[in-house]
Amino acid sequence: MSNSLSPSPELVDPLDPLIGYHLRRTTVAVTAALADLLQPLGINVGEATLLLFLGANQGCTQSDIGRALRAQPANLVPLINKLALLGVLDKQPGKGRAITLSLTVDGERLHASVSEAFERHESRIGRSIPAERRDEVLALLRQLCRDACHP
Amino acid sequence: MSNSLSPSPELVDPLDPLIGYHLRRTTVAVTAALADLLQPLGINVGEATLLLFLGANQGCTQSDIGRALRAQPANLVPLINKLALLGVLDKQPGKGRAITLSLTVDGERLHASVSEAFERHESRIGRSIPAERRDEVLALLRQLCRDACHP
DNA sequence: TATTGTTATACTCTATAACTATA
DNA sequence: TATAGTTATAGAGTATAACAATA
Repeated sequence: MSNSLSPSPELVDPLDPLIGYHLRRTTVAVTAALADLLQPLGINVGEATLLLFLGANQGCTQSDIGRALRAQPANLVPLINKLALLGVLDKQPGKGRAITLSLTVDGERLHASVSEAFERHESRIGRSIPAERRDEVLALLRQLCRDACHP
Repeated sequence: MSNSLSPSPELVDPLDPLIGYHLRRTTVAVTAALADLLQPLGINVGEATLLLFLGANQGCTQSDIGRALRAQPANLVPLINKLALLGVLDKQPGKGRAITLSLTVDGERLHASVSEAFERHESRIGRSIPAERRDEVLALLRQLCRDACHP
């Protein structure tokens, strides 16, 4: 098993055998690649994630999103405002203080482009993961996430 | 394959089948768990990572670290200053403008505690990953990271 | 001039506390 | 009073540009 340090052979990398370390490193690289794909669409990864969720859950509320995506409601505010400013998101009063969110026609269009970008991104990821391993990897990540949340 | 949404069954999560999404989510959870383990030691994940690397590469320079850990030299400055302020890191002039970094006696002590924390963390991760899959997962993450860097 | 290190800055993500509005 | 949403703020991670110091 080769160490991933290439340019300075005299250096040792004690982090290299650690799963947690490679999880962080890989996530940074993979997320940056997704950001590059989204850049022409004018939105970042967080906004795109929100848009995808919204497209599948028209009329949901901000707290629905917070629960599903495990995001702090406070952190969703700037994302929602950005999407509203772009004219892709529509707000309607719901019960109580709730506001229901849905996509405008422009929103549906952007949603389609974002979906396509995510699909391209996932298929690029798929090139590094044997197809028959994909579900196993997915299950493993979910398991790891659950366990890390309750240590 | 069950969706990881539990509380609101009427909601759909279109992100759930995506590897990239679970990579991000899991990394956040796993890194937060490591931060909790390090908190009693008074350092964060970045500082601890630097300390581990330093312990294995006494006398290396800041640019060595930047290359090995793929960190921007500018971002290492506050970490190095923090460790120097704690009295765990020693700076000596090197060739050119370079400064060689090494651990003090206190640094070696902290290094031992940090190593132990990382080991506990990795073994907790190991509980979610079958032992016979560990190397495969590691290889997969490295591959994914490499491919994401050159899309 | 090339390398190394530093400063300043900015953007993103995450988190918490404190506040407002509505049933 | 409980729920939903907002504001302000703080900290960590990442990135770039501009600058200083040294061989």
